[in-house]
Parts: sequence; structure tokens; C-alpha cells
Amino acid sequence: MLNRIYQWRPIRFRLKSQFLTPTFSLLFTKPSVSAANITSDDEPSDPVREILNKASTSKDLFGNHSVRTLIPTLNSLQVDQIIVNLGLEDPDSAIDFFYLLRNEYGFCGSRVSQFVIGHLLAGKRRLKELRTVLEQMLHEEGSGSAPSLSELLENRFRAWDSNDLVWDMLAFAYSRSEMVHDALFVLAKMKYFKIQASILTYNSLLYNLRHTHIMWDVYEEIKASGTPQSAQTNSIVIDGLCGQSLLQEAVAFLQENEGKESKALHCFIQYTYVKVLYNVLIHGLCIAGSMEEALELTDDMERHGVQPDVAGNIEEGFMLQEEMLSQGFQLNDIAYSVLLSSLCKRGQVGEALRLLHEMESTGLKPDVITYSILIHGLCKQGEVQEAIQLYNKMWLKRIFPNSFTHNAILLGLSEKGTLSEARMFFDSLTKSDLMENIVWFNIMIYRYAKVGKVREAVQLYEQIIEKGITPSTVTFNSLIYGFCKSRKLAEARTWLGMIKAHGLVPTDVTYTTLMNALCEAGNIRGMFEVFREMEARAVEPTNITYTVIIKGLCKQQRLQESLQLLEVMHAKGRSPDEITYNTLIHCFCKARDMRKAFQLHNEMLLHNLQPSPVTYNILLNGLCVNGDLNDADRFFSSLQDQNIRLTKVAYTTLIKAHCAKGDVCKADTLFRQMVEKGFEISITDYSAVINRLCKKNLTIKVKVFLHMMLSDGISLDQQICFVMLNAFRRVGDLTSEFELLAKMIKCGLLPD
DNA sequence: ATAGGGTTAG
Repeated sequence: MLNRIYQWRPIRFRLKSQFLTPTFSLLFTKPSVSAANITSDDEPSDPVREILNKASTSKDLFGNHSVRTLIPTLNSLQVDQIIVNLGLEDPDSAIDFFYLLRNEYGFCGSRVSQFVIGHLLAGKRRLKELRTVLEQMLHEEGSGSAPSLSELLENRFRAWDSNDLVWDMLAFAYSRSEMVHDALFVLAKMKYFKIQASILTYNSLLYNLRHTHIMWDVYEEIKASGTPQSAQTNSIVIDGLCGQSLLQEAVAFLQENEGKESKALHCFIQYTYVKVLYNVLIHGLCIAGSMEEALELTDDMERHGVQPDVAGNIEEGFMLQEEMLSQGFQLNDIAYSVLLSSLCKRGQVGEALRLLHEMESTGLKPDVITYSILIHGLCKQGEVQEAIQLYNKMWLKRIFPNSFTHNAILLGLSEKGTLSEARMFFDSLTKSDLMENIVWFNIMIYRYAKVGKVREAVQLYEQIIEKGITPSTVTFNSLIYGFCKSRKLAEARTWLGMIKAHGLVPTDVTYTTLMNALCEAGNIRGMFEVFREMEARAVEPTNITYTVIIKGLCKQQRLQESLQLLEVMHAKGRSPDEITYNTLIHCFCKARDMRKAFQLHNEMLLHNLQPSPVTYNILLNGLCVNGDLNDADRFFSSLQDQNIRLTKVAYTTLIKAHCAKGDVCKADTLFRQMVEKGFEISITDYSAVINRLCKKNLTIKVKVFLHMMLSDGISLDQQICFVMLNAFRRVGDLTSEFELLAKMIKCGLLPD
């Protein structure tokens, strides 16, 4: 049967010269297999006889000086003669002689010598060495060599002890070397000679062929040959079927061949669940229109060796899942974790929590990993309180959090909670007996830096040094960021030096942070100096670095150069993102070039970049400031018509413009729209409108907005009250003035 | 077999 599978292409017998290293000035020029035409009966030539004589008289053949001097003069034929003769008398000497030639003279022996040694090793059950010798031979011969090697084995070694073992090992070695056709050929020969192949050889072949239909031929062959199967055999078949997306076949195979506790089943369940999950997610993303994410996920899937289904097989996936559940197949805890982690990555934490409960109700025990995945997911979604509840729950269950868990919580607290909350948790971590983690410090230092508390940041740095913890480049980057935020650029540069002093390397982030600060300070020359140092140190600029430079160029009105840099980015594959474009669009708006601004917006779409809400805010503001307000209105409406996501800023931008330019009715309408959309309205938003109305003495409208604001439950502040009082006074509206004064007294904004 | 983390640009 196996012969049928593989039709041999004509074999070209390859002449291979074998070389001793040139220092020994001897070439073996005989083709490898034809060199085999010797037997132990051939009359040995002189050096051969001499060495063999020495061997029979001396125990230590290779310590013998005259043997040593003879070796470099031997040719391939003579080596074969020695090994064959030694092998008959004293196998150990033959093996030692072979290793000596190989290790000290770089000579591997002819195929005959290798097979002789192979048989001797097989006889001594030194199977690993046997495999190595054969693998080396196959490595030298390459694929397609099975017929010639088989022929040699067949003609010259048929009667040798351990010949069966060598055949089997030859097939195994071919299979392991991924020369599958050769392995099949050897197997076919073995079958012809009625030599039983071992299950190891079969499994290896099965594994190599598991993604082809030939797998079944091998499988049938195993069954027919009566070779006892190993536990691995079925797992390989299942793995292969899953890899070929033949899930129904896999189920059928399991039902026929496996109990419910088997390894093959586990292999299957995990595979299927991951696959079903991926497909459901991809399907969902396609429907939601996030093709990019869907494609990303498909890549991810293929990287994990899972073939995605063509769209439409999702239903099948679900049915399969149900079928499996109805048959009493159970997910194990790890399969649940895989599922949970994928859901969390997609932001479907609620779904993940539901699964956690399902898991618990089926009697499975979530472990520290399960909990960490969930806690991390919750923190990423900003649901830190939920995460902390879960964290407490795992303590109650005596499942102890590890560094994964702690980092997630600290990061969540520092992002969503208050700084002092994060600090309390940080202190509790550093006070406990845990191994201290530089990442905890980095998180806190960055947070302090961000809010301008450089002193606290530096104190933490000093703690790091006192405790003997090694700071990372990120530590210094965050400190530099802090000094930049506090506009202490000279000190920021000092810390750049600290990186080097600690034997660390400044990164793109280091340089970009500094460059941005210099740019903000208007020191474009300084920015370019840092950029030159970055280049000199061969630190690759990122798209962020380029964006900063573009910002700098724009500041100096070097708009053409900034556009050129945009091209450079495209050319270098450092693709500009929406922030790059926003920066540029902002610059062109400022330069009152709305045409170019919109052209850049279109270019974004061409490059498949989704303009962000910020992009629209910039463009809207540009239209409000530079153009006709009607243009701004039209643009705004068209965005609304296309259901494009807008932020509150889009509304307030337009509202402010209408207030300032006098169309208060329009402003009023927009304001109500904004409220209806459910945006949270603050005193700043009301103040922005009221301020502008007061400036124009439109006190009637001021009273409308004041009323709206109070009924919205927003309390007054002193500043806006004085603005209104002045306006009421200017227009002579005494009643309103006194009413407002009374309100202020009530709120404690004025001493009565 | 199952998990991740800190820093830069509008």
C-alpha cells in the first residue's frame, strides 16, 4: 500500500567526494556506495594489514604512534576494510576507531563503514548513537537517497544481527529529518522483507503527514501491521484532523477510538474551542465593520496554527460546541482560561465573568491564572472596583495573587483611581515580603511625573537605589518626562546622562520625550540637536519622533518641509498615524489654509486611517475661525448624517462660535442637542456660553442658560456670577442683578 | 497547555 502512495522519481546517483581536511593531504574520491564493494575476504592492503596487526597485539590501538602516522594515509576503501575487519573481531575497537576518525580527522566514513558501525551500535543497543550516525548519513546524502541506501542495506547487511533494528532506525531517521518520501520507501522495503516497524517510526511519520490525506494510509498500515499503538497515535490523528479543519471527522474518530478521559480528547477540545471562539469573534467583527481587527485576529489565529473557516461556518462551530456539550464533554480549566483571556482581550469582560461563574458551577477550580486574566481585563476596562472585589475573593479562597495580579491592580488604580489610592496599594506591596518589582516603581514614578510631582517621583527613584533594585530605562524615561512636564529641561538632560551612567541605553522614547519638550518650549534648534544625537547613536526614530519633528517644523511655519517629512515617513515605512495627520491639519488650519487641511483629511482616508473625533474638532474649529460659519454648520451636519462619532468638544466648538458671532438661537439649539445626546455638561460649558453672551450684553439669553444650568443641578461659581452681575448692571436689569445676588448669598458665594 | 506590565506625539 505504501508503495502505491509514493511513486519514485528517477534517482540520480549522486557522486560525492569525501574529504579529509586538507592538512592531511589526502582525498577520498570514491563514490560513497560503490566504495562498498569490499568484503572482509578481500586481500587487505599494506597499511590496513599493519593497523589490523597492531590492533590484535595492542590493547590501546590509538595511543600507538605508528597507527597515528598511518591514519592520514588511508583512503576510503582502506578505512572500510579496517572497520569491517575490526568489527568482526572486536566491535568496541571498531566503534572507537570510527569515532576517532570522525572526531579527530573530520572523516565520517563511507556508507559501508557507517552501516557497519550502525549495526554494531544496534547490537549493543546504543540506539541514540545509532540514530546520530544514520542522521548524519542522511544529512550528507539528502532526500531521494532511500533507494541507494536501501539497496546497500539489502545487499550487504541482510544477514547481519540487528539488521531489523537498523532498517527501522533508518526509516525513523528519514522521518525525523522530514524526508518523508524516503521514509515511506524504506517502510515499503521493510514490509517486503517482513520487518516490523516500531510505533515510534509510525508515529513520527504520522505526525509528518498529519495535514495530508496520506495520514490515513499510515494509520491503516499501523492497524494492519498489528503494531501496538501508543497513546500518542490517536492524538496525532486528532491533531491532524483539526489542522485540516475536519472537525466532524475528528468527532467521529474520537467516538470510535477514545474514552472520555483521553489525551486525544483534550487535544481536540482545546483546539475546537479556540477555533469556535476565534470564528465567532471574527464573524462579530466583520458584522461590526471592523475588518482590520478581524484580519488581525485571523493572522493571530494562523500564527497559532488554527485555520480560520471561510465566513459562514460559524453556525457549524456553534453546533459542534453544543453537540460536544450534549455528549457530556467537559471543558477543562485551561480551556476555560483560553476562552476567558480571548474574551478579555476583546473587552467582553462581562461575558468573561459569566464564564467564570459557569466554570465554578461545573465544579472546576479557577486558579491564580484565571483570576489574573479577569482582574487584568477588568482593570483595562476601567472597572477597578470590580477587579479589587475579585482580588479579595481570591484571597478568601486561598488563591494567592502573584506579580501578574499585582501589576494589573496597580496599573488599574493608577489609571482610573486617584493617585493616593494607587500609592496606598503600592506601599502595601512594597511593605510586604514580596520580591520588589521595578515595574511597580515605574508605574508610580510615571504617575507622579504626569501630574507634575517631580519631587515625589525622585523620592521613589532614591528608594529604588537605596533598596538595591536595578532601575530600567523606563524608570529614567518617566523621570525625564516629569522634568519636561515641569519645564526643567536642563535637569531632564542631566537624567539622560544618568541612563548612560547606569550602563543602560537611551531609547526612542527617551529622545522623543526630550525632543517634544524642546519643541514645546520653542527651541527647535535644540530639538534637532537631540535628534542628531539620536541618529548618531543609531536609535531608530519612530512615527512619534517624526510627528514631534513635524510639529516643530510647523511651529516655524516650515509647512512645505513638514509635508516632505510626511512623505519620508511613508517611504520609510514609519507610517504616519492619525495623530501625525491631526498635527499637520492643525498647522494648516492655523495657517488659514483650509483647502490643504481638508486635502490632508482625504489623504487619511486614502491611507485607510480613520480620522478620530479630534480630527473633526480641529477641522470644525478651523472652519469656525477661518471661514464662514455656514461651512462649519454644513460640515457638522454631514458628520452627524454619516453617524460619525463626535465628542462634546465638537458641539462646544460650534456653540461658542455661534455665541460669539451672534446667532444665539443656533447656539441654543445645539446646546440642547448636546444635552440630549447624554454628554455630561459641566460648569465650564455653561460658562463658555454665558461669558460670550455677557460680552454681547445678551442678558435675556443669559437668563435662559442660567436657568437651564440651575435646573441641571450645576452650582454656580464666583467667577461666572460676577460676569453676569456686571452684564445685568450694564443693561440696567436691576431685578436680575438682585435675584442673582440673593442666590449667591444662599450658596455662600457672597458674605451677607 | 492557560496570563502581562511601565515610558513618548494631537
